[in-house]
Amino acid sequence: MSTQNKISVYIVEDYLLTRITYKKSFQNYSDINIVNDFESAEGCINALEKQPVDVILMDLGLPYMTGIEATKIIHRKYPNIKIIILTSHENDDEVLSSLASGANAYALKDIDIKKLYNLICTVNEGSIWIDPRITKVVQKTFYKAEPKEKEDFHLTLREKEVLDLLVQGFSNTEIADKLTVSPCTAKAHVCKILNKLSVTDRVQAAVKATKYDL
Amino acid sequence: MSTQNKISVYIVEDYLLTRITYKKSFQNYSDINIVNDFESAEGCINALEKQPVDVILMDLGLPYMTGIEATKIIHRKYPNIKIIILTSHENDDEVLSSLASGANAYALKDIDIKKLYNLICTVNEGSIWIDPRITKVVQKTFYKAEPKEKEDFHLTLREKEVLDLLVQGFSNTEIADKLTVSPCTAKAHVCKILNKLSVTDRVQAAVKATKYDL
DNA sequence: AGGGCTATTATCCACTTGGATAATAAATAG
DNA sequence: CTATTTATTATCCAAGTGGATAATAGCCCT
Repeated sequence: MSTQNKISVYIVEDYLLTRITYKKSFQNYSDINIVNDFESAEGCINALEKQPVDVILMDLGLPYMTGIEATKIIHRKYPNIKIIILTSHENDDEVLSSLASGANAYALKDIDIKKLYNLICTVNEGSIWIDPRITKVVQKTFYKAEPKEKEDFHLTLREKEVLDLLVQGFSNTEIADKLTVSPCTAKAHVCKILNKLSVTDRVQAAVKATKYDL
Repeated sequence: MSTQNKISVYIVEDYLLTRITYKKSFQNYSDINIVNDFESAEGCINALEKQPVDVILMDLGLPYMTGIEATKIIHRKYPNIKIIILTSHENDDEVLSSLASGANAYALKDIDIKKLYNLICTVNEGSIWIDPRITKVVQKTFYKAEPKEKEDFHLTLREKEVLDLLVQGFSNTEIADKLTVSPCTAKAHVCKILNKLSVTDRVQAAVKATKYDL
């Protein structure tokens, strides 16, 4: 990412004092170069056009555009720029939205400077890092998103086709039309599907198919 | 976690040479104490009963019990033990399963010792860390898991109740029974739900409800 | 060649469904 | 106090649904 030795950094933070504090703190770290700091996301996004950086420290609660929206935009336009969310917000939704927007790290503001320095180095290499205090939400997300052990209901290819149409809300007749078979055939397929999925009606079949991603 | 100064570590890795290499490498790091190493997950799990550690380096491809299963078991039994998956596997499902199992980090084996040392310190504090080469999968997961902007279909409380039963596959009559109202009432609710969700039948309503988590 | 699975088609029947339409009472909001 | 919304009930009707049961043809494997 960085062609020089120094890691170039922008700070986006609406509170002046905080910006100054960070800037001063990093004067002791020779390989961190705080190129500029902004009180709004818009300012930062404009500046990136002329001078991209390696890493951005991004607050969440900003005037006008939020840190999450900004992260989304910057990540889309400059996929190589690493964004560290640096905030006091511990709201679960904000954590997840931030990471979904492409941030590489989520840190709470009381992080000490040495750790923040290490964090900047870490994300500059492309890693993802999550503050100890918010790992639970993140792990819960991983748990929910875990590739399910794809329960196998032994549906045939044809049945999967039918189930797919069923889930889209088509009636047996419509399914038959789409597959150019007789309505009786479609109906027979549906009946077999209901049996195989151990449900008694197509609504439950559709829900089960959606849940298990069949 | 660690009451002493040193971070205590177990290594689980079926290849003897690799274990030896790691052990030797960490002799230079005074605050890392490789307490023991195991060629199988079972050995590690047994040892934990007598002597827990702060951090475990866990391979994935192990004989008998896989690293993922072991991680799941250890994380459940000792939530404070931090597990670093250290493997050559770059398979997306294994990455996600590992993190879902409670691992705090996923690193690829060619990581250099200094970084691995930093990583051990980082996860010992409770952070989550993801290797740069597998961030894409993880970010994609965050993106998919992002709290959807909860499209609002202006369903009334009663309608949500009805929709809930509908999704479970109950017929209008059954819904009416459950809510102790007349079948006509249940039917009227369903009709209104279909209109509000802009769908023409209950299957689509159920699917939409499931997708949008109504 | 024969056994098992799949896809296809079919019929009967009681029950369910969705659309259209509307009336009433209760609660809520302005 | 009045307008709006919600919950309740109802009816008609054409269409769709699910269960049970079964026959036929094609395919793959042994």
